Amino acid sequence: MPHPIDLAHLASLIGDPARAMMLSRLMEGPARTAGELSRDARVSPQTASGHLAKLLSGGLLGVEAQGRHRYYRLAGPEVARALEALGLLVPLRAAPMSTPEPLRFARTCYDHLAGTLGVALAEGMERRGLLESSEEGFALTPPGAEFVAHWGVDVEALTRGRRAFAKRCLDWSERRAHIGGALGAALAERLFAMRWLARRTEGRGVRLTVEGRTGFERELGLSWP
Amino acid sequence: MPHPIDLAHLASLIGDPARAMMLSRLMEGPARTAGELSRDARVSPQTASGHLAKLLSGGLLGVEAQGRHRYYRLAGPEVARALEALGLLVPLRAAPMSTPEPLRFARTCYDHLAGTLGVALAEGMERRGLLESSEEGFALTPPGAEFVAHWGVDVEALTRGRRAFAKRCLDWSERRAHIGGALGAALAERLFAMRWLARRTEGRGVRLTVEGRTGFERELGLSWP
DNA sequence: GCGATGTTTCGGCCCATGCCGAAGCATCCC
DNA sequence: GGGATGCTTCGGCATGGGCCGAAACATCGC
Repeated sequence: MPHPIDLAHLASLIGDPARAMMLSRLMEGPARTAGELSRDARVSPQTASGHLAKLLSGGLLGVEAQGRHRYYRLAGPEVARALEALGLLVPLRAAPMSTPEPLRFARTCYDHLAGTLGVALAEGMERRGLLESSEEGFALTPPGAEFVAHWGVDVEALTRGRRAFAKRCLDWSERRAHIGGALGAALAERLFAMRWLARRTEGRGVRLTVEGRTGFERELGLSWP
Repeated sequence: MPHPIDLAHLASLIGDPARAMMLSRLMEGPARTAGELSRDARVSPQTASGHLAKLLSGGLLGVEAQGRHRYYRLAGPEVARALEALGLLVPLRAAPMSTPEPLRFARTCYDHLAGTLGVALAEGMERRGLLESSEEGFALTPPGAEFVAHWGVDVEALTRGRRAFAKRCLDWSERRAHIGGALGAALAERLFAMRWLARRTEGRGVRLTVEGRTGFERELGLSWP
């Protein structure tokens, strides 16, 4: 058994309203900047910075500097599991913290696609040699560029932009990467335009249309029950 | 997702050294009195009482009054799971909090037998009509008294003592009851004396000997892989 | 009944910690 | 370079909450 003082220290990190709020937001998946988290928790940036430093040194968060932003994320799946187990204890006046099923299948993550579907898209393209994965992110192969072009994505324009081309965005519910960055946003935009996907009336949920189902099956060999 | 304020409140209950210590002790399984927990946590009885009231109203503990003692226990398996998940996060300088496998099979609980083996003994005796279970505890049937006597237990002496005859002791790893109280202690004492069981070199672990294995099989029809 | 033991309630002290204003770096964009 | 933006560090304030002494209440054993 862990020494109880460590357990207490760990739990006390979670046991502050502002920090709990930050952790809850980070449970959603994508990393968030210090400023966003400060607004999430309704505290000043200084205060948030202090909280984040505590969570970081306590091993609950990881951080990555990107320009003048610092992106914080949960340190790992055990952290999410522990938070979830804890969440199950709170009186059931709200839905449990685990990812709700519809969101789990497909949802937007900022402006790109996440969930089972988002991961399947990335992995399907990789399997067909359309996409390559590296440390920094994804890259389109020449056939890949052609492929997305016929979906209506202007690849050349994306590379001109200032935004990262295609980040590997860790998918929380799937624990695998989906396509973020400029390419991810463009793909999502096209898939909505082609009516392969439709936004659910509220929230971040995304629905796969009949056209989408047959399209993914035909062009990438992807299918779902 | 639960409202983060609830998550924070819950975690802050665990996030105090004294309370974390109490919870850790209660993770071991048997309920403990307020006084024991106060000593466990190295705080005064008043302070402990305050902590226990908080844990109780937070739904982490349950309590049962028995004479002038109040026995506290974890409120349920979800609580144990959450604590365990949290325990997994603390740096691994100690063994994880989950019940280690050897302890899970057989261990002493104070002076009597717990774990899979302890529960199997209780249920095996019940199935054969040797033991009866009621609200207050277990009772031996006449054949049961005869049975334990031939193991060398002086039943009559046990009833003279002041100690409860045979408490139902909730087994944490099994979530079912094993035999505590005077009878539980006497049974364990005899089983060690008969060399059916042997103590592991350190800790509360108990090993089933070859004689024990054949003995339990022969006399109670109990067997394990 | 009476004393001993176990537990809780009350009251007050005091420290740990969350909070923000001000200031200091770092980075970006023009 | 200069200004704007994002983030952190520092310092001081205030309050929440843990702690214990004292005392009340309950139960046990005589």
